[in-house]
Amino acid sequence: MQTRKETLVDELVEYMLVNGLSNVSLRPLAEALGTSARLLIYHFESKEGLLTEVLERMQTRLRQSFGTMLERGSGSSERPLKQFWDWAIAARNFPYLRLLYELQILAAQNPESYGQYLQQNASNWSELIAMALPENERTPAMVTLVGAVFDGLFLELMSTGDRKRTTLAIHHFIKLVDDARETSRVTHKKSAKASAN
Amino acid sequence: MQTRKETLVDELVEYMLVNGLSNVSLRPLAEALGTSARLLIYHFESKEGLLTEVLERMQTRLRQSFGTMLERGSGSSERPLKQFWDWAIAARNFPYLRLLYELQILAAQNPESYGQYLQQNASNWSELIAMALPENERTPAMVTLVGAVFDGLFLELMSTGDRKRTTLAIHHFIKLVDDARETSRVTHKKSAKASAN
DNA sequence: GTTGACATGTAACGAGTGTTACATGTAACG
DNA sequence: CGTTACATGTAACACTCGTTACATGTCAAC
Repeated sequence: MQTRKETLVDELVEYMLVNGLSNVSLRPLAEALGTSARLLIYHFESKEGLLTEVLERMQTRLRQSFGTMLERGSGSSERPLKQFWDWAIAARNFPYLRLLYELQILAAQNPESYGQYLQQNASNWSELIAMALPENERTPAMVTLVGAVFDGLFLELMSTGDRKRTTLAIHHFIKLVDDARETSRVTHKKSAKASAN
Repeated sequence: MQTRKETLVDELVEYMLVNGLSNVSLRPLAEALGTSARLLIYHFESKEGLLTEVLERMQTRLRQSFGTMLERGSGSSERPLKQFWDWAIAARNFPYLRLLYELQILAAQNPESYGQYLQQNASNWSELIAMALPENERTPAMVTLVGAVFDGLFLELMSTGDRKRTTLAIHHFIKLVDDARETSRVTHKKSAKASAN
């Protein structure tokens, strides 16, 4: 059976997925849950403790969702990056990722307030990206680039809401990588570069 | 001669480039300038008016700096994207761009507070990107992708401070586009795709 | 020398913040 | 029934916020 605190965490997650985390304060939070600020402090010791537990819960859920995607998609012919993108923009996952991006930006400008909530997520991501790339393309430059494409397109999606255009752009990137691979393959066999001029 | 208000704006710009804008409040701000909150309200009417003028000044300066880069670089053989990146990460310009990125993220999660300070910058950027691309590549997907690469790498630079790796990544992207262009050119003449398998 | 515009400081107001002191309810166990 | 642990509410404290009321300084113009 779920303890009182756990149901509280669940409700808090719901609230923060909608309202973001840069503006939360205890009284509005408590009112939205139909209770009092006193209760939140009672269960979480402090606002900081509350944020820590809520963000941990969020990341746990996100990891679960990510895991099931990997299971289902492991036999798929879909490109890993495309598969990752579709997962990220799914209605179920999007709000979680949006909030973690907000956290990352806040921490970048304001480490003393938000840095403590950042875990090793960024490094996790580059590991995931690295594993998804063929070995001969697993260079720091390529891993960084793929991560940046994903981050940049996701932030664009956050700002504009334009799912269609951002998805087109990631398809375009995948095609660019394929085409470049092709040129590089040919170039390795014989120097085809000269024929360009 | 500079009016008192103008020198105040200059000092405020300096302060905010260092401290970001999500946490500014009048009293610490005033203390840093050696004056009082009263004075700031007197000259700017309200905190909102102050932010508006400070951000306008920042964007004016950034546009000037961008203009001189275009003049100097117009005869250069450098790729436009590379040129743009070098400009963006230059010590002189980086703090300005960092602050505008912070603004954009804050506005995305909190439009009612920060949306008013956002001008038509995003659309300006995609126009700039579009002009820098050869006409036959000026598709929405490509423009969005290039913008996302730039945004993603800049944010990565903001978070990690790793100039070397992010610059390598943008070089890699430029090379990818070149190689893909090559394949696409060949493919247009005769269907070389089949030989891939 | 007085007037008047601009500039500036001190202190307060009302609202919102996280947190705490104190009281009270509920419900299981002896 | 009484005790005890958990849960919850009300009200306050000390603080910060943007803003304002009121007073004062500076300095040029008439």
